[in-house]
Amino acid sequence: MGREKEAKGDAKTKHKSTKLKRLSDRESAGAGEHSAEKTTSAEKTKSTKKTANGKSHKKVKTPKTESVEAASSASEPVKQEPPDDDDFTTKKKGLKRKRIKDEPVEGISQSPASPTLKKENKEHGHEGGSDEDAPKKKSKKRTEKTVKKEEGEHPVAKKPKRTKEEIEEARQLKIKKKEEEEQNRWRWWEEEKYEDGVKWKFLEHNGPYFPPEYQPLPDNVLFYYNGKKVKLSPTAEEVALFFAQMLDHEYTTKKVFRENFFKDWRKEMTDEERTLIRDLEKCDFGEMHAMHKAKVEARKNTTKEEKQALKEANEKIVDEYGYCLLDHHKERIGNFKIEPPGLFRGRGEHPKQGMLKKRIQPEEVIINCSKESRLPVPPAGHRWKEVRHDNSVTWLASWTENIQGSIKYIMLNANSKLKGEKDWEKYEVARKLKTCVDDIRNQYLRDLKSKEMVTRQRAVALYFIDKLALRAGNEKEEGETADTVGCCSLRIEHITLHEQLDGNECVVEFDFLGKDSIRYYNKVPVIRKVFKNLRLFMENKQPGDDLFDRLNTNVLNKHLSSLMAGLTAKVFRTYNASITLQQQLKELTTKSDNVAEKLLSYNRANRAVAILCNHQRAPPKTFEQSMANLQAKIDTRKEQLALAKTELKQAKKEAKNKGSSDPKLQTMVERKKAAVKRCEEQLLKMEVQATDREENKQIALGTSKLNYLDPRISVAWCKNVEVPVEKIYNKTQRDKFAWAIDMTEADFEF
DNA sequence: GTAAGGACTTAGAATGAACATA
DNA sequence: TATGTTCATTCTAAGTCCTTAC
Repeated sequence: MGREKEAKGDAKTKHKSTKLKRLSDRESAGAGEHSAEKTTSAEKTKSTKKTANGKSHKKVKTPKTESVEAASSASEPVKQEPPDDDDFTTKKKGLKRKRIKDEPVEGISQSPASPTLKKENKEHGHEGGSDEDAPKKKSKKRTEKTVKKEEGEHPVAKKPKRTKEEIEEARQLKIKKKEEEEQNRWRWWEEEKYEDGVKWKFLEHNGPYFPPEYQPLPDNVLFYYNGKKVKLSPTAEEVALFFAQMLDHEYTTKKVFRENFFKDWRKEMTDEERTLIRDLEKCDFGEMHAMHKAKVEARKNTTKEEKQALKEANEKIVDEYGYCLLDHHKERIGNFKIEPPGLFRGRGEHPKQGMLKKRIQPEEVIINCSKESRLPVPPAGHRWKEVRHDNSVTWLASWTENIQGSIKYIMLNANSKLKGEKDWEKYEVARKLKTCVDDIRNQYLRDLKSKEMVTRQRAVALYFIDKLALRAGNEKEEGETADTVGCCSLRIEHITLHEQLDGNECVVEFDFLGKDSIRYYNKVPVIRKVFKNLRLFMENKQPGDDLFDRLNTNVLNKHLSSLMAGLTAKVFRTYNASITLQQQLKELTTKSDNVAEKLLSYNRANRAVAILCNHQRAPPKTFEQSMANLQAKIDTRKEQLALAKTELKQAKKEAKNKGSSDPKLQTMVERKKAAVKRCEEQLLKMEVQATDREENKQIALGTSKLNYLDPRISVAWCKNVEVPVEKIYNKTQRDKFAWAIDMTEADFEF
């Protein structure tokens, strides 16, 4: 990235000790007059970044809303105000990356698993209900939809219409299935918790699923170097294919990606290949790319039978590897597949993008299960790296990946006990914060005047974390990952101070790349004490220097845990997200609204949180078109409504003229009234949908819904305003939040 | 006290399936 | 039936925070 090349210096050293020592001599001094100069320099650096870092062809995340801070009062620093959605949606533009499909999974080369797991599952009665596997779920879903269709909306052509009895029967079956599912669910939340540190007492599984071995290309698909045919060795060919498959993707145009790929590819070549292939520019992957595209196309055009066969093969894999037995309950595994080899796709300007992510062998995999369980069998001719029996952790298998050297885990699905319990605990900690948040806020406001620099920095950082829901911001190793920051790792170049801006005083302008290289841009009026402190922290520093040079997440979290057990920086995000949802729902919902309007309110409340947490998404590619289509439908419906109204008027007139005794005319009036009403309802529904979609254009609601919003708030809201919970949570979400759906009453308060 | 390692959560993109419309 | 659109699921990178080793 261009920015850090300019700004990088010793000042940007990441390690804590250095960071703390480095600026020890800067402690003194009040707000200096250099700050204006510094700001200018920071600004300059920033603008260089914007043009030079290549963001224009990446995930371009344009300015985020200013609504959150604009609405909040500088004198009430910690109050979360409702954001102005319209403001947000009109401000952002974005380009979505082109996507490319990965190599199709062909064939299954797995050792047959022992039947013990399945047998045990049956014995424990968990093969049905909530334990159905994904494909089964899908087929069930389709049945529901078909039933719905057949219940009278649009009969499918040529299909014989079912009788009322059959429809009723299907409905009963559906209800029965749902009840069964409910009965079979493991209600772990009603059981006693294990002692601290114990995650399970019995764990059995079949090990991870390995991706199929590489199948060499047919002889008619060739690679050319410098215009000449070259038959690559299988290993070199496999890596070349990874690149060829990505040719439509923007990644392959990036210098870093190309260089990393080429370097790693050459390592996989034979001596002879390495001598010959020296320049990526001279490589022609055209035929390999074409073959890949043809495969994708062919997959799209598979017949029903082929699709069915593929589905069944997949189901078999899920049945065998997708579940485990945890304390004798069948639980779904979240990611039971070993990650296949490929080229590393780091986000943002990742220095390691394009590197070869190697194929994982069983010899690299550690298995974790019960001593007394049936051990998973490694694929034929292989063995595990290690089998251990550690019930203080939740993972089933792990391996070390070669890009960052970090450990990857096979873990349970979000609907499992282990994940659910932790989730519940997380929200309980956030609720506990509610009871002491006022004291904590008062304390950090007092700390803004502390004599100690570290305390002041901590206070300002906390102010940001609390008010803006910033992430903690751990230190990162330079050159290992994309240059992104959070609160504690903010640098001078990331903020600009404005005495006056847009009619506000003491405005801080933030502009930095956060997690996943998503841009955070915000202009926030702050209280004067914070503003003055920031000016102090920025004195005599370069754009690449740390803003909080005395602070890191460790120091911050230690302080927080002394204020409340279990309190860390992250808890503020959960707390503020959940409390915002609760407040917004209260504010926005009217009991007399219809369901569509209530759902719009829910989505708006959800959106307020997503904006607060800066959860952005690239606008859907087809957004404009689909909005235009919806508008056209609205216009048509409006015309229909006008017509229906005229007809009603006419009918009323006729009924009046001929006297109200004519029952036929009265029926006609009633019918026309109903038609008008129906039209109006449909129109309203569409208009609500259009508003919702427009407001949602660039905001991802899913992340906050899944990770930050206490589900009990939503469930209680559903109960209070009589909205079926199915309207806000799909099947997967209902499974994940089963504990909350089951235990929450309408009077729940976060 | 600090760096490194480990375990876990959070995140958006990619992919696939279902559904709607022409 | 083909094609476009939406929604759900999968994938795995990138965070947080705690523990361990020195």
